[in-house]
Amino acid sequence: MTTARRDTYTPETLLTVAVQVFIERGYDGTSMEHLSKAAGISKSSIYHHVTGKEELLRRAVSRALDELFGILDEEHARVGSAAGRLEYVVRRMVEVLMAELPYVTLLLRVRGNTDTERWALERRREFDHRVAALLKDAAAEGDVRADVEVRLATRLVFGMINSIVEWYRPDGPDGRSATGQREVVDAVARLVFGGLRKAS
Amino acid sequence: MTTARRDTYTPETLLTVAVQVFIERGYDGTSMEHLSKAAGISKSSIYHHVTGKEELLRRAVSRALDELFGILDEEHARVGSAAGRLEYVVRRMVEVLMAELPYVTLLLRVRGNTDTERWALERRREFDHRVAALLKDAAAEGDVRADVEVRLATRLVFGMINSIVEWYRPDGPDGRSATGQREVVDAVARLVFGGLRKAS
DNA sequence: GTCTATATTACGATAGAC
DNA sequence: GTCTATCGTAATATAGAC
Repeated sequence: MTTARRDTYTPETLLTVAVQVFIERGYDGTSMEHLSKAAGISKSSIYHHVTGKEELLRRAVSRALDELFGILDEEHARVGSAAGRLEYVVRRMVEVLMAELPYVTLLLRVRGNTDTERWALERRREFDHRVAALLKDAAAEGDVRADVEVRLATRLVFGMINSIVEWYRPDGPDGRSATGQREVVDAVARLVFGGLRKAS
Repeated sequence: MTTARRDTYTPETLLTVAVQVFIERGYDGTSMEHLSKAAGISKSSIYHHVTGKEELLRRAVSRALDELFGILDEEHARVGSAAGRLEYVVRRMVEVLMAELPYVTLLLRVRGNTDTERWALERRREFDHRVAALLKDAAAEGDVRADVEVRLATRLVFGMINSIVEWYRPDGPDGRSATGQREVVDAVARLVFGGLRKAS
C-alpha cells in the first residue's frame, strides 16, 4: 500500500521489457546492448538484477509453462466426458495464450541451443502428451473422428492454436479493437471441432 | 553425363548444408564458424561461394516462396468452384511444405531483422492474401461456414498447415517410415474442412 | 541501483599463399 | 577452391566508483 514510485527495476519489471525485445529481434538476435537501450539503463545495471540473458529467457518461458500446466488442474479439465474436457482445454489454451501472449510467444520460439531452451522444449512435449491423452480418451468414447490418428490430430490442433501468437495483438490503448479474444476462442473451437465446411 | 566427382561445393550444395544448420541453431544463432565446421571447409572458403550468411538465407527463402506461389498458377487452383480450388491449394500447400521442408521451415521462422527477412515477410503476406481471397470466394458461394470471419479462418488454417514443419520428418535412410506424406495431407484436409467431431 | 571503463571472447569478413 | 592468419567490430560479463 506504500505509494512507492516504481521507477527502479526489479527482475520482474525488467522481464516485461526484455521479453518484448526478445520477440521483436529474436532471442539470439538480441544483445545486452539492445536490452539496455530498451530498458533505459546500462548493461551493467541489468547484470545487477539478473545473472544474464538466459535467466530472462528462463523466467519468461517458466511463466508460460506454469500457466499452461495450470489449465490441466482446473476442475473442468478433470471432470466430465473426455470430449467435454478436451473442448474446455482447447478454449482455455487459447485464452492463456492471449493473456500471456509475450511469454507464450517466446516459449513457442525456443529452439534448443541452451540448457534452458532444452528444458523448455521437454516441458512443452510433456504438456502436448497430456492433451494427446485427452484426445485419445475422447476418441475411445466415440466422440471424435477415428480416421485421423490421435498423435497427428493433436499436433495439427496445437499448430492451429499456437499460431495465434503470430498475429494476435491485444486492443491498443486507443481503444481501437483488434480481433476480440472471445471471437478468437469461438473461432478456434468451431474450426477445431466442426471444420470449415458449412454445417449441414 | 560426366562422372564428375562432386566433392567441391557450389552455392547450391553449400545451401543444403547451411539450411540444415540454420534450422538446428536458428539463423541468428548460427555463426560462419558453425557453417564451416558443418560443411567441412574453412570460413574463407564459404566466402568464395557466397557473399555471406544473408545470401544463404535469401536463396533458401526464395526457393520456398517460388514453390508456394507456383501452386497458385497450377490449373486446379485456377478453375472450378472456389471451394474446390481452396481444397486443392490447401492440399498442395501441405505437399510443397513437406517436399521443400527445410526451405519452408526457414521461411516460416524469419523475423524481420534484415532486408532479406523483411522482403520474405512481405511476400509471405502476399501469398496469405491470395489464399484468403480464395476462402472469401468460397464463402460467397455458400460452401464455407459464415460464422467465422474469413481473415481469421485463413490465419488459423495457415497456422495448422505451417505447424507441420515443427514435427514432420521425411522417411529416414533406414526405411523406417515416419508419418506418411499422404496421411498428413489427408489429415489436414479432413480437419480443415470437417473438424475433429465425428461425422454424423 | 546505476554508472563508466574495461577484460575477454566470438563474430563477420578479408588478405594473400598455395 | 581451399587454406592460415588476421583485421576490426561487437558480444557477454565484470570491476569498481558514486
